[in-house]
Amino acid sequence: MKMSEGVEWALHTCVNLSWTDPGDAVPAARLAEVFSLPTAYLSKHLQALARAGILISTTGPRGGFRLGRDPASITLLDVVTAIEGPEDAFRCRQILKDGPGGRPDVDYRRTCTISQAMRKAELAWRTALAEQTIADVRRTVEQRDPAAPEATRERLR
Amino acid sequence: MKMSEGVEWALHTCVNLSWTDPGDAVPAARLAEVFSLPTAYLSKHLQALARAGILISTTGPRGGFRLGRDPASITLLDVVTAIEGPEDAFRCRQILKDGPGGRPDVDYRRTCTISQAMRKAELAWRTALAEQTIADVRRTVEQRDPAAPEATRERLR
DNA sequence: GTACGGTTACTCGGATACCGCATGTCCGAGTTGATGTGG
DNA sequence: CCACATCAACTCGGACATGCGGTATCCGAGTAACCGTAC
Repeated sequence: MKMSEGVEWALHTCVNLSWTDPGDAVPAARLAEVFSLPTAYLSKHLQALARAGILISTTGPRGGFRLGRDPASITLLDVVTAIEGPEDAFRCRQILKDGPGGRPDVDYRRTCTISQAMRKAELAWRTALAEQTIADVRRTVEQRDPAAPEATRERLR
Repeated sequence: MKMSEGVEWALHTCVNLSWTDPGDAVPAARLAEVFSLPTAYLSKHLQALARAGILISTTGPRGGFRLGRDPASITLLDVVTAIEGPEDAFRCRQILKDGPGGRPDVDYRRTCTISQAMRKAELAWRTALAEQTIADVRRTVEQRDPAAPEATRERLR
């Protein structure tokens, strides 16, 4: 079970974008340059964020990506879901259907005790992610390194 | 991000084994037969559980797998870790090292704010898994279907 | 000086290869139980 | 009847194929800014 590393890229990029002027967009190439990431591949993930409404994309000169809404309204869960998709990590294959006394008409994704237990854990994970926003992360980073905002702001100009 | 379906197989198999006599072992072929699973592949996962001490394997006639310890001492986290490995789903690649002001000697897996936020969420997930044991699952199943223990017990004889 | 049309350069977006890991399968090493024989 | 050596069948364990999703890349469609020209 491994999360796409695009999630890490997306989160860092969102924080970086939160430091720029909300008005103007930053091209994917510039955003990738900050961390020496492959431009095209980062672009792919940014497109996913745009589809989710987290970013807004603009084409043409002076185009690029900018935040789609206030950083305080963007949770880490939003970003993770945009990149990884909405499905749970644990996917009940309903093997009880092939077991003794298994009924074909029952949705074991709901009724299976093990499935419920796993979903309970994933819910805790999602809740913890939903409780943290891009604004929270940004605030923590600024407290630790007050120079960071202006530094990356300059880097993205 | 997708969890191996071996986890589902392993959990169901552990619950099934908790219903058999602690003394005698059940071959992988018999365990696979219950849910019509591919024997060899299930066997591979059971080996992982044995390496983790969750199961004990015995070769030769009358051999097979049996629980390595009391079901109340086997948490869902134990099983998941045995199958999926100990690594976190989110793996910090420390891209901050290549960013502005990145220091090669700093371990950003510890210090990076985003990495910490993600680990916080995974900790919530692991905690939720560790709070549930095979015995808990078994108890719930028995309450819903009192015939289940004897049925599978007969199936594994 | 201003408005407008054409051009140019720049950006995203989706279609296209590549690769590593999960999935799936197989045969050999080791062990236990059964069996047959001799005392 | 009992002890023991031999045999045979059964089981796990790791080594060997296969397929799919994440990784990485490229080129085309569309757009906005710029520039030159005409009024």
